[in-house]
Amino acid sequence: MQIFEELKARGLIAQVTDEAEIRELINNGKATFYIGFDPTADSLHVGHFMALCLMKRLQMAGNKPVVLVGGGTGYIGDPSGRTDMRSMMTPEQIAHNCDCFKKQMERFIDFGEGKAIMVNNADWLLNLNYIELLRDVGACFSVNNMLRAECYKQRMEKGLSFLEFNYMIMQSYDFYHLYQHYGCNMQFGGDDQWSNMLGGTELIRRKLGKDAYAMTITLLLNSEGKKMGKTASGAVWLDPNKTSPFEFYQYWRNVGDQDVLKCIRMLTFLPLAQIDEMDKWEGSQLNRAKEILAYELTALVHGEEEAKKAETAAKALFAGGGDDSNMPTTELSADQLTDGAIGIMDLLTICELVPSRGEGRRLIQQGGLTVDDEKVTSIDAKFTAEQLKTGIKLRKGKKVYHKAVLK
RNA sequence: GGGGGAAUUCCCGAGUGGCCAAAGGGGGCAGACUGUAAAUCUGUUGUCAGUGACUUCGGUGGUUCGAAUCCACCUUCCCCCA
Repeated sequence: MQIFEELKARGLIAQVTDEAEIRELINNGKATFYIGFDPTADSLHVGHFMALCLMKRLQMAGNKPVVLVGGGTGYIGDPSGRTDMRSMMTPEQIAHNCDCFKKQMERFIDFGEGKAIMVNNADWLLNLNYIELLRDVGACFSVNNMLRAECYKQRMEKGLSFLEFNYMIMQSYDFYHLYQHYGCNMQFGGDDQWSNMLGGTELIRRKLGKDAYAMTITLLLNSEGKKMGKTASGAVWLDPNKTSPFEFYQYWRNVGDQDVLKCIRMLTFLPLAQIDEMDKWEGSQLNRAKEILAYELTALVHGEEEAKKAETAAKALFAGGGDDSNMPTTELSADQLTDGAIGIMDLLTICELVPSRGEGRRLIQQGGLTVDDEKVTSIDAKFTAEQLKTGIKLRKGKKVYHKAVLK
């Protein structure tokens, strides 16, 4: 099976400009394609991860990836699919985020000689001259068409600033620039980028009379139609300092039944034959599939070793094994104790298991906290240095485990 | 440029002088049930030294014994006319 067919079978392809042409290009390794990443945070998240995986698959098939970091477009902010304006980032933030992105990407993509390149659109966008640009590029865009674009729909209700309206033009210019300077003939991106990407192919056709192609990746939605990779407290990050490997593992371990196979298909590199086999699983058997999903993804993002640790930790906790050495842990120092002991409320706050003391109080009153498998019934419960030395196991609700130990 | 409206807690959205830490819904957290799933039901959901105190209704001032609510100015957004 060739790469295009595989992507299709995995459900990764959402929209294409010219299916036959794109199949021909990528199956024969003749594509130089780019994916843009806007530096909106200091770490990549799951959505970026999908794009990176796609990049890797295509790279393995002999195509050449161009990673574009949006150091320039970050100054504007993409309004696609958003109901409010992005807060403007300072140049320092943007530069910092770009650096963080680069470091993380190097783990996934081989930037070795001639294999892949990384560019930053700040290098050409920041020096553009307004009047020149208007005459050169602005003439190629129809405002009527732009306003019809799906990505602005929501914002037409709530207000769209001229700044953000120009995002599409900048992204189109990127494609135009890369086509000319790097021979980049294809662009990939999330499905929400479709109109921006079409802007690029259109611009290339108008300015150069050449064909360029665009393809979007299916957004990873759960069965309720919501974007995956988000938790109540924010995105699931790839940076281990922002989302620990254990939390990362747990996120995937807990996806809904209906979503497991889709995730495995779209996100992992397991052979399709094996996935088709798993597709027949039902009921509690799916729990096994979730373990596989969680393990595979954690291994891809954090490495085999971390994945094994997370798996062992999870098994120890939920299946009742003895090994809890990989549980998330907080080390206490002696000066956090008063009279050789610490109150449960202080402990909860220090371990960051609750955001406020009020919530901790409630948690205990509602019977949602156990320490070493024993339910905590009083908010005045105390733990001595003796107990803490060997480490105590806190369990909040059913799934949140944490160990506290005195240094 | 002219006219009209809006901003409330994590989100949506009620509240138009004291009964307001602020209805209702969503989301979150916890309990029951389960398979670390979904659905359902129950409790809870500003902060803290918790029968009390403190901070919050876009911002800054003002009126008042008392302001989310009234007044002035500012900021941002929406709609209509040009």
